[in-house]
Amino acid sequence: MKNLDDTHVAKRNPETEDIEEMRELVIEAMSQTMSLYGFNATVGRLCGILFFAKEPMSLDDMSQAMGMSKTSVCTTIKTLVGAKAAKQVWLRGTRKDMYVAEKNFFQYFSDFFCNNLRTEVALNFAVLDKVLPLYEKILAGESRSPTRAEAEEDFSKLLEVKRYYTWLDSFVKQYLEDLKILQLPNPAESPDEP
Amino acid sequence: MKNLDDTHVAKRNPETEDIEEMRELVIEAMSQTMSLYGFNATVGRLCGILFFAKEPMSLDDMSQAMGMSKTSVCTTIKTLVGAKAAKQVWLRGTRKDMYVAEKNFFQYFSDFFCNNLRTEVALNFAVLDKVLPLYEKILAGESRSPTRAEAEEDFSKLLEVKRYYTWLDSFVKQYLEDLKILQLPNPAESPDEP
DNA sequence: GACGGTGTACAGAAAAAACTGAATAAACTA
DNA sequence: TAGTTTATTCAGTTTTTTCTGTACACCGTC
Repeated sequence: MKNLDDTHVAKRNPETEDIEEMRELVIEAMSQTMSLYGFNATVGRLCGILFFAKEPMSLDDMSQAMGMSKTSVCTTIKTLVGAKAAKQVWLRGTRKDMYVAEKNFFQYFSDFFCNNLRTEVALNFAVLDKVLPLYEKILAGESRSPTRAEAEEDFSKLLEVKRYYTWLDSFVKQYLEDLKILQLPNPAESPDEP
Repeated sequence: MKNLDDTHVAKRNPETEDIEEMRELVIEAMSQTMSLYGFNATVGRLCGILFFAKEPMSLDDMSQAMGMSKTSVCTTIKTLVGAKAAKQVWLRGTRKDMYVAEKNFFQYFSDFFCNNLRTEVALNFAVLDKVLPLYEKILAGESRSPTRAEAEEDFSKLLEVKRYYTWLDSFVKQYLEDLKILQLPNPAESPDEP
């Protein structure tokens, strides 16, 4: 691909090439890592490029570095910002949106991890809170029917699920909030969708 | 869709319909949950269907319940087994492969979680172990050049990454192994690819 | 060995996702 | 207000993923 700051490097030498290659390897690993969490290769690659960038990058910078259209980079960077792996910074002297990688990997990890788990807990509690009372209502009704037997079995399974998510909820709150307090300079807000 | 065991239920009543709907809701939530971890909706739905199934299901059972071809169900169930969300069981009296959901959600979670993090740690350590010595070599060379400045900056960034993964490694080992010991009836083996 | 039942490989169809250029909107400048 | 610069929307294209039916391999039974 292209040297990230070839504007500053007049002549190339073997070591410069080496650095290119090594960065490429690291970026590839980051990309693979992020794909474990459901991000596509493009998102991972942009994350890696931002990681090595010495200055905040504009959409045009990233577009050039990625060899992709500005449109794509725009959506990709939004994904990264959404995942808190990158953030927008304001620079005086330019009207462009500038972005930098989230350098604090501890923060990145705990944010990403926490957010996903919180989403998961919320999602499942919501449906359990909706469904369990209805099962209880059925079970409070006529005492013997095939439907009742169905309901009984579902109900006990779902109680087990609830037990799990109760545990997971406290796991997230306890362990990972501890972690945050330990690592974070700034308190993070949770971005929720309505 | 279709009642999971309508072969046993002669007549339908409102409550049976309710149970259908509630199961659908729970299955949908499970599906969404799994999509947070990069699985597609089909995988999640099959997981939900297996969760509510009273008996182990064959490929044909699942194919019918999902309204999908046997071929698709075959690959989907392999995904679930790979993620340890389902497992194959042997039943005497049939030659079919039978599958059940992994009911122990604690185990499912810790397995999935651990495996992903372990993969991540291994992946990144591998590339760091390859790349950091090369950077050191460059830094040991001629004392002043633009390339050297590049290398210095990369190197310190990568040391930070290494610090992170060292921490993550011990996090996984300590906290999650504790968790496993706490929850698991049977010791799990890690499935590694060569 | 032939046969019936079962799981999976494979090639192509269908669906979804990623990507693009052109058009539009928004935000600033003069 | 008109003009610039930048980000985003949108419709269409390319690429990737998912799904299907057919074919085949495997394994027991007759």
